[in-house]
Amino acid sequence: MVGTAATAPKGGWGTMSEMSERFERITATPAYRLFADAIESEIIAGRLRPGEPLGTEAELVKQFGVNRSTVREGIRLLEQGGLVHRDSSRRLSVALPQYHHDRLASRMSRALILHEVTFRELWDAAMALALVAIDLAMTHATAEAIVELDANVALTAEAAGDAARVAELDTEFHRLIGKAAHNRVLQLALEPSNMLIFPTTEPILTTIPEGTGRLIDAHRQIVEALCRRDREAGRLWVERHLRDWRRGFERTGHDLDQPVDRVYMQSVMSRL
Amino acid sequence: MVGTAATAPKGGWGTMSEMSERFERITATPAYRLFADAIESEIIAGRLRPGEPLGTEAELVKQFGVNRSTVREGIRLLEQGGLVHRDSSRRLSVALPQYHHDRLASRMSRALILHEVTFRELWDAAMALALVAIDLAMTHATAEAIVELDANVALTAEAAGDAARVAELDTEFHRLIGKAAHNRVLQLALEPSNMLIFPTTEPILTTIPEGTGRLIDAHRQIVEALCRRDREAGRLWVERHLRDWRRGFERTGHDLDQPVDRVYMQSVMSRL
DNA sequence: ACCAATTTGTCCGTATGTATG
DNA sequence: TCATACATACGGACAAATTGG
Repeated sequence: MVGTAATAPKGGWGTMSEMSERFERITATPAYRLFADAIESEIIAGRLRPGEPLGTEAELVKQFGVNRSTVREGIRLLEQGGLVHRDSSRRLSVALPQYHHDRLASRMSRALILHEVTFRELWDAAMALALVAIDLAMTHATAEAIVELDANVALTAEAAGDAARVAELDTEFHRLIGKAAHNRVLQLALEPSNMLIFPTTEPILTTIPEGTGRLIDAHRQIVEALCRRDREAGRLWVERHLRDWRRGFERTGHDLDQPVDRVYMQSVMSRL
Repeated sequence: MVGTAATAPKGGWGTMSEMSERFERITATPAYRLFADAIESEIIAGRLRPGEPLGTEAELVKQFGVNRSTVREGIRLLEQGGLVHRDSSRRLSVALPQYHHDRLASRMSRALILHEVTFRELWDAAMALALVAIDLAMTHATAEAIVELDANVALTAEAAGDAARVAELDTEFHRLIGKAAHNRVLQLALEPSNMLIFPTTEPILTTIPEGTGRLIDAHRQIVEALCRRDREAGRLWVERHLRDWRRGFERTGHDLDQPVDRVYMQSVMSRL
């Protein structure tokens, strides 16, 4: 049961409606939130496991003793939080929140955009984080991870004429470096800078097509360094690659100290 | 207007109910989501600015031509996303999502917990990120930032007997280092590792009280290094500090390769 | 500090399209 | 194919809390 909901009378029951019987502490938090919190606790505690069905709305209504609308509002919270997910048939099931490809990375990026972070901040962080990533990848990269990176480089070489596709593969490349580091905390930390920086590669490469060759070369060198476990070469090429991006960004008439553009990024993010 | 919602008939209107007049493309996305997306777009595009009131539910019902329940479900999405916020009087207003102190950091941490990241992953990432942070702080720290850090160290010294308080201040210390780096992308990246690692300081210090002195000393040395812009000393003491945590963690009988504990972390996170 | 109007939280009943068996 | 179950959406209602005179 959610709070004192089960004993509530027909019409709305609010903060002070329980005083008659005892000094039950006031509610203050709405029922839909109590409901969502209850489900969330079950999930985090592991009593509800990812993939398990959550039951129908009608069942939840009965179990928690609240109205359908209340349940639905609570479900929206869980849904947006990534803890609950509707499969093909719109049935509810417990999901484990994916930080990539999913909403979480978008939320982080959006927060940064709304806070008007500058490209300089973004670049500083991206550089530092990319160096951390390549460093960890040097010690933890598996053969499969390197194969994935290789495949990405090959695809990029094929798509050399298509700036949009190259930019997309570039973003993916840096995500794969994070994956190769086999550290999910770092992966999560990388997402926002990757999501915000590398999509700008498209307009840059459209203006400066020569850049594509340098990009592909840098990616190739990074993968080779990873293959040889050559720390120094890895760091060197990552630095060079990101400096290239910065030079391209400035050469296309942008200012590093301008905030990340809302409208452009909106289109990038909605593409997901 | 949300999609074709305004022209919808009384009862539910679904995928195929528009065929009579024209081949308007099917909706597929529910109205509450269309509504939320519409508001979200307005906010990201900057046409709705943080702090602005969003209007009452009744007004939104009229403007979008949907039912109040639909509006309320959409509001839950925006609310959980941190884009909309109810002030003291429960009125809706546009908010800018705070990545610290707010839900976003919790969401990230929760995702990591549910993915059962190990303390080793956490520690590897925390170490690398802390070194990045101290490095950026060396170049960007202002006098105010150092004052804040100093105050934190002083408070920690006062609270030396209280393990819980020290752990809390320790978490805050590392947050302040991120703040001193003046890079919000990095701050965001630091949040999950800070939120998950440093609360474990409490049980460690409870078991090994002698650790408190080393912790305070390390913090003090880090601040002094920052004051002198001594990069090497800064890195050295950050490394030492984190190695101390690790040693304490292992000495209290924990295994670095165990996943971050769900139940303990749940209590830590709900404390916010 | 009281009262009236507004607004939110919650509940009820119903209709419709769709997925499942 | 058809029947049933379920999610989506609608309308209307009332209690409690907040606001403004």
